[in-house]
Amino acid sequence: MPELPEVEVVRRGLVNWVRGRTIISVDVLDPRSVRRHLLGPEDFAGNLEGATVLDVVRRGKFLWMPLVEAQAAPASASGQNTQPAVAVMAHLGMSGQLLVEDAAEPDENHLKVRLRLSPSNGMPNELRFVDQRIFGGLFVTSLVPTDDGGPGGLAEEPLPMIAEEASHIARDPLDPHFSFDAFYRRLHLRKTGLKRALLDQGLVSGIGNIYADEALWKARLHYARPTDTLRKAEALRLIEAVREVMLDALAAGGTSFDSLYVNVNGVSGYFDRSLNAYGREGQECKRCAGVGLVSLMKREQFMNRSSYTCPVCQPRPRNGRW
DNA sequence: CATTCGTCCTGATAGC
DNA sequence: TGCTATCAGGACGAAT
Repeated sequence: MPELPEVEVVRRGLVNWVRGRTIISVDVLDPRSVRRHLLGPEDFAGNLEGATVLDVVRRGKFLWMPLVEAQAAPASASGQNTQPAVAVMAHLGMSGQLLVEDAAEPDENHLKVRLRLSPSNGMPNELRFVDQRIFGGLFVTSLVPTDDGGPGGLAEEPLPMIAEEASHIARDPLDPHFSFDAFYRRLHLRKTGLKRALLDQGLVSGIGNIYADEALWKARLHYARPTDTLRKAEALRLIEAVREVMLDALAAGGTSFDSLYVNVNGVSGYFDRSLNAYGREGQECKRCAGVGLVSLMKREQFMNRSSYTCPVCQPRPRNGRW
């Protein structure tokens, strides 16, 4: 399940393989993977073919590659670099992968879209989008100016533009432009549960179900805690916990940047790590065990998904008692 | 306006 | 053995 660290690993890996390369041709093998491109698969392919990839940029879990048309590339006549107008957007959803591979490699079982790239120093010349469950997809989006410092998302050279389809996504807690004060102000105004807020990509981005549970556990907060009762120190503790969990995962997933396969399999990178909360139903809470208490992790349905908590160190809030 | 809910998908697994 | 039911969950648009 790709969350921010997994998507960032993909971005870092991908940029080395595709920056500066031209898309020669496009095969859409399953139109459902481009359903967010409303003008259809042919239009999608037409937008990409002949265009050159300038960069790989991320905002939250959205990843995009700004494109320049081949004709527009020699912009030296004006002495200015042509600003890219469009980008190809990728969202991995639940099971999406972006793989850089040689054309001789057999098609993956769930290969959905193939981009053939211009030859470059013997690098593999296909970028493939593989997606078993089709929650993810590719589509073309326009680029619009940002008000400040670019898209963020740890991009190495942020452009002062953001993909329109990602412009409603908030900055993530690792983004240098993330504002804790702005986050806390908005959080405090909400009338909802804490985990629901954490998963709202318009409030703070990059957090999915697994990291939400891990961060809440680390901060000793319950998922149903009303957001308008959260004190500033608690919110700060939570954001710090999110950062720590994400940085740990990033470090764990960042070992295969130079692999031929861009590692986008969040599961493989993640589940090797020791989880403190997610998936630990019935097992002892690692923190309580350390202080001599016995507390078994609990699994509950919340928002149609599983939430894992320790009943001792993450007590459920009592009505109106905050 | 903010918030919540239903929908999109497939494969692994449990239960009969 | 082979069938069906259940579960996993990110993001969007509809409903409240």
